[in-house]
Amino acid sequence: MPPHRTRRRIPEATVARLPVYLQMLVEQAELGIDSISSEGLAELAGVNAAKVRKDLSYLGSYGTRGVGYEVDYLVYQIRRELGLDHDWPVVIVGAGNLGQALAGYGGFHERGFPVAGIVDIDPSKVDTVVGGSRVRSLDDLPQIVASKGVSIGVIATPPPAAQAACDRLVKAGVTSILNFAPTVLSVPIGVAVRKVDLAVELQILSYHEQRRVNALQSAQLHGVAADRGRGASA
Amino acid sequence: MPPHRTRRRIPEATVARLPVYLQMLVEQAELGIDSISSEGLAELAGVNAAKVRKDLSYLGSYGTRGVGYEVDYLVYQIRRELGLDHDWPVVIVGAGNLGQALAGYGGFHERGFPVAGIVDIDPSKVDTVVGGSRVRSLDDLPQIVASKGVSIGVIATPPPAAQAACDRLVKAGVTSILNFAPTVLSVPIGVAVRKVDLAVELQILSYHEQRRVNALQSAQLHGVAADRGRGASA
DNA sequence: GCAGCTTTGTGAAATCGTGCACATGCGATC
DNA sequence: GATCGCATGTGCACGATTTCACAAAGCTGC
Repeated sequence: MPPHRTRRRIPEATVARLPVYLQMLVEQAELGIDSISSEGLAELAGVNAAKVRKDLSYLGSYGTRGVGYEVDYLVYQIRRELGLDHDWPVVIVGAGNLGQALAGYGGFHERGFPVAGIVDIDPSKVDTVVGGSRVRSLDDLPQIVASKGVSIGVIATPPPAAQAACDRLVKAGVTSILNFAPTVLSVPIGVAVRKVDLAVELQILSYHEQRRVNALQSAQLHGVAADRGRGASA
Repeated sequence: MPPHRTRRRIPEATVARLPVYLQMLVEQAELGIDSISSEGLAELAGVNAAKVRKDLSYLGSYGTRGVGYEVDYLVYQIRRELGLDHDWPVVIVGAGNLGQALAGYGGFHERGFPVAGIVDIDPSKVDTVVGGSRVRSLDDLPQIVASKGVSIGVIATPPPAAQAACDRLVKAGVTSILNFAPTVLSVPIGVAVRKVDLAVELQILSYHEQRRVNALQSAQLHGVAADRGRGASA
């Protein structure tokens, strides 16, 4: 019997932090640091040391008591757990402003997510070149997905086209979707969706700004000298 | 005594959902719908009806039992609570790939976050025009912030420059920051930070893909016919 | 090999978020 | 103006996540 590859189920909150730890660890490795404590990593990642330890404990016991964690080994383990020991080609749907920027953003390829293709429904955009990729027709989606083994799709279309783009991605065989359109997508169960909505982020910040303004006014009304705002973080 | 503007403190999780409700409500209003039930809104927003009701109850009792919520009034109340009853000009730091796309993204202005300016440290980028704004020098930041009343800054620089950009934004008087660089920023308390990291989002999807692969292999090994993946959503 | 120091890994407690279930209140109907 | 039906608002239980606190374990120096 092979050692079970899938350990305990890792909490979603932990999964969301692992990439941040990974980033910090890679940076440390580049600086020549080869060992780090949970406290050191916590400081870098902007979280609590106990949280770092609990998070890492889901991967297994990869630390050394009294010493800390070996940076390289931890990088290897987190990469493996996140499935980053190989590339995941992505296909981008929508070659507008955002799609072009994403295609041209070197960070994708660099972090193991090469752009396998970018497609658009607009014939006037097809065959133009953005970020080193030639834009192809939306109809080529199944062929791109199949030939390049794509399992992750990125939706960068205008909102009204997002659900259709999603449906075509799913039909083509994509099982994970990163959605930049401010739309709630409906997908079959088994398909993972994550949404990045710039307007939502700004509106959340707006809420905090508004609270700040209200607090200030309130303080002035009641003759209080100063207020302590709360720092919020992602 | 004026009616207290700041009601109970709204949980962060709720604040993050209010913009989504708002989006859906505005769409309904445009369709001429003037009343909606918690269940209807829940369906549109992709969440549970009880959650909608609890979320909205933090704003006050704005529904009518036996009927539902008046769309226009709810839009007004959510806008007010989020501080969206007026514009919040933003300044973008970094006129690279992403910064240009953001400046050109009409959605910002449309949703109440006009781009008050875009700055870059690179003299060769200064005075070029992107998305209708002329790129200005990083040194002009304080002047832009002060003259336009900017309180929200967007960081779209390469990672090594992000902390410096952040420091300059804070010094210029910005109190909320949206960070696109894969970096943990340190800010004085009272400054709100939100991070959008494309690589992190992809890595989270990668984790789910990896699990899917593992589950499949495991199922084959054990002679199981099929597996039911779990749909994940943002 | 033992003592002391340091840091991990983890039960247990506290906190936060979610979802159920139902009393409450409102509008409609007769 | 009394009754009925329906959807809100909320108390409560449950589950997830965070944090604390400490026992277990390794390294160093003697």
